[in-house]
Amino acid sequence: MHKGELTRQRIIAEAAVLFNQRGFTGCSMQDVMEATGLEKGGLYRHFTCKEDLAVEAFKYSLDKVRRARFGEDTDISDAIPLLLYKVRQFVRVPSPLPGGCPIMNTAIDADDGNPTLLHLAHQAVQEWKDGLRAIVEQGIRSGEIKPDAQPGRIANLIVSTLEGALMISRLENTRHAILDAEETLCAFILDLAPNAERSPKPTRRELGTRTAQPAK
Amino acid sequence: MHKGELTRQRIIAEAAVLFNQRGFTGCSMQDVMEATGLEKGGLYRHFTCKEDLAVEAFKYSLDKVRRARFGEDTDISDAIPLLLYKVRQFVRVPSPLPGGCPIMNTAIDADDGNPTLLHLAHQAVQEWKDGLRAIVEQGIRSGEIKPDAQPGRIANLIVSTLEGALMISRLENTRHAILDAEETLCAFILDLAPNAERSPKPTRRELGTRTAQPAK
Amino acid sequence: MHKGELTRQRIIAEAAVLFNQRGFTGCSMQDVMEATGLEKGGLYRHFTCKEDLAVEAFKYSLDKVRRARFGEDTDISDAIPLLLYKVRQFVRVPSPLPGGCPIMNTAIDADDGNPTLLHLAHQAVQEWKDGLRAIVEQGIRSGEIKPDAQPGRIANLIVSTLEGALMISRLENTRHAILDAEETLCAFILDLAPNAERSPKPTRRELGTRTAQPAK
Amino acid sequence: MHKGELTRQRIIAEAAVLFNQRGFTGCSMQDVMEATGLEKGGLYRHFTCKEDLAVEAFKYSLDKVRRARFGEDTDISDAIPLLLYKVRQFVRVPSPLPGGCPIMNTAIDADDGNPTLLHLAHQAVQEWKDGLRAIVEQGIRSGEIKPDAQPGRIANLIVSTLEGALMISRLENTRHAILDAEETLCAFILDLAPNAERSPKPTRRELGTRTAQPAK
DNA sequence: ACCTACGGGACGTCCCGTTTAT
DNA sequence: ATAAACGGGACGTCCCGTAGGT
Repeated sequence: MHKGELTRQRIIAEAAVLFNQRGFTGCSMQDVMEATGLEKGGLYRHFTCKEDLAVEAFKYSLDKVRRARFGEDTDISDAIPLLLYKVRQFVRVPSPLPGGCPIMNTAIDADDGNPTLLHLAHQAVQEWKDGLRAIVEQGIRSGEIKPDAQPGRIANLIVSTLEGALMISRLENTRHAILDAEETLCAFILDLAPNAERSPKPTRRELGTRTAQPAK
Repeated sequence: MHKGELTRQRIIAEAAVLFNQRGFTGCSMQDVMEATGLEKGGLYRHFTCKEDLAVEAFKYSLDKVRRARFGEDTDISDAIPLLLYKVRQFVRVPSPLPGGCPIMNTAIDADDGNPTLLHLAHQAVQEWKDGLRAIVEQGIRSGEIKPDAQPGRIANLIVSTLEGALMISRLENTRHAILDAEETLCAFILDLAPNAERSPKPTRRELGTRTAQPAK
Repeated sequence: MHKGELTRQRIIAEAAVLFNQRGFTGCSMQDVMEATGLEKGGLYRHFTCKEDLAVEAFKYSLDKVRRARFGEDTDISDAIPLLLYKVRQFVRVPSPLPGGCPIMNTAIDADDGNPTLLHLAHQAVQEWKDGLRAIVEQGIRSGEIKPDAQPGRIANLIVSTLEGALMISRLENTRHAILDAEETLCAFILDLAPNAERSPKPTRRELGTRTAQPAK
Repeated sequence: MHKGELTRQRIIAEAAVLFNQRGFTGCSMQDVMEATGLEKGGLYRHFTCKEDLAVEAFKYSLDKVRRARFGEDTDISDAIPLLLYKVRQFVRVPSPLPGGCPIMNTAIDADDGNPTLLHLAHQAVQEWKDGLRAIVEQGIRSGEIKPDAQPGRIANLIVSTLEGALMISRLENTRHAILDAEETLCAFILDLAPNAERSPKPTRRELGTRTAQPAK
């Protein structure tokens, strides 16, 4: 890999953090210059404009988040354990880059005025949900999950709850909200089994997470 | 109320929309000028600086959202119906100001660099959650809700899920996510009753949503 | 005088030094920014472009040099004493701004590619010479100076010798050249009197300058 | 001389002109490229950096000027005729490279920020003056020049006056200043003879200038 | 010796938040 | 309340000196 490409990647990595923390308008090329130690000429050789850099940086962030939090590093194949794994992984692994979840940040930051970024965020959510939905569908087909479960709705719920809880957690600067979300989502997922009794009190062992953490 | 105060209120109302849509950095005083038809001098007569205006605008937005969506306009006193009412109200009533939920917007927009706004957003979430928790606690005391329910956790879940679903809904430009969240949350709330059977298949009528969508 | 004009003058004063030291191409707007403590916006509000600033700065420098070194602060009216005074004043007073004589600097710096500045330098030399020539002409009319003296040539000689000596002095970082020039020019001027004997050995008193300063 | 060395010399010769006309900062490697028809890589094969090229170019310019204008191509041995010859030669021969006297140009251009070039210019002036002083000293020893003449001062005067006049001449785009300087310097030199009468009215023939302008 | 890639950095435009004068 | 003035600073273009690869 030649020198220019290395520089380009370095810029993207630095910019990803800054854009994630400060948003597109809130982060200036000057900030990127300072973070990378490059001058203007050094940046604009690799990116045609600020938005171009922001797009690359967002893609990089997405990739990093996906790899770190989306639980794609498992060979679990049964639907319910896989769903549980995915939720727990998302909760357990902290954001791999400072500034919180780039999908949510970008969804809100770019909501007005940056269609390109907005579209990428949308796409990322879509793919995330598609993955979850596919698991549910496969679970239904294999009989692991009761047939009247609604895959799309389940995917929506998981993603919504996790993202919402993440936001609240960041705002409160505690992990309560995200852990509460985990617990509820896991119970919900266990309930998807056809023979599931009333959801009551799954043992800690079943959930496999955290010691008792009563809400504040 | 004298003329100056009226003008001030008008500025705040206009600014609230703009700041909610574009964020603090993304919205300029020039934008506010154009929206209000005032000149810059006219604005600075009423607000010492941009942040001052943003704070007032955010307070205004909060107030509006609270009144419209937080279901405070009811005399329901039983815990579970009240919780259901609050969730449904939040879902049913659209954001009273363009740009989505100002709490979430501000929480993310101000996350880096604007402590004052961030604190206000935090406070708003806190109060929202406090209200929900109080209802649960009262329900436990009155026996409506089973004694092992965790009020804080329930509040966290409701707020997280609603906000998260709102974000997804905005991003996708459909109401699916928010409606799915409603349905799940309502089922969850019904499950809080001490005698609740397994949450199974509540009829549409019971949940009173999606198909049945009674106006406010 | 309002604020903007004060700032403008401050910029000019700072820039005059920098341009005189480093030349037009050798001094960047960034340098001026640092010297003045202003940002780009602050500079370009007052000057349409770099050349505009350079022109104003040069005019300022000229004015300063003229006032300080051109001996215009005297009421001597007799031609020969006046010429002597002018030469001595130029030699005695150091450059009022760092970087040497702005006329010479600009004449050479702007020689290629900056006609505006070049023209100003030319003009300055012209006026300087005109002043000297007028004194000689008046001296001839009044009989102080012998009738066959050539005013234009005398002006040329004085200016050339002083500027050349200044350059040599700067280069050598001693005052020898400029003092030698003074001595010779003063002798030359005394020789202009109709009754002047052979120029030899004007007493120190006559010259009124420096103690013996043999060349290196 | 092999091909590479020829190219190197060609680059130096072209660069000498450009640097002399535009100064170090005012002349870019691109300019040199265009003048030589070489590409950048071709230049950097021969010179480690721009300054290196500028130094070589200046040395080349100096050499050329010395040979052309410093009157070293004579076997005159008597002091006064030799001095006269040197002055006249300097005046008569135009600058062998466009852009004026490289010594003066460099002295002023490099005055801030390029010590190497500045030192070379200084050295060149020193050698020039040393040569003149040696002639005067020899003249004193041989009795051609009156014993109280000050060799250093005379050298200073000649160099200063010639360089200053050259600058004025360039600025005015006429030869007046330099011819006036010649005339005065020649008179001054004739006056150095022990038996010199008052310098009066040397005939044109004696000075051999302006009207009579023999080609080189 | 060519040519392209690389990073530095100057220039100037534009718009922003704020102040001042009216 | 208007309107102009003020200074800050982001953005992007262009070109420069230099380094490598061919």
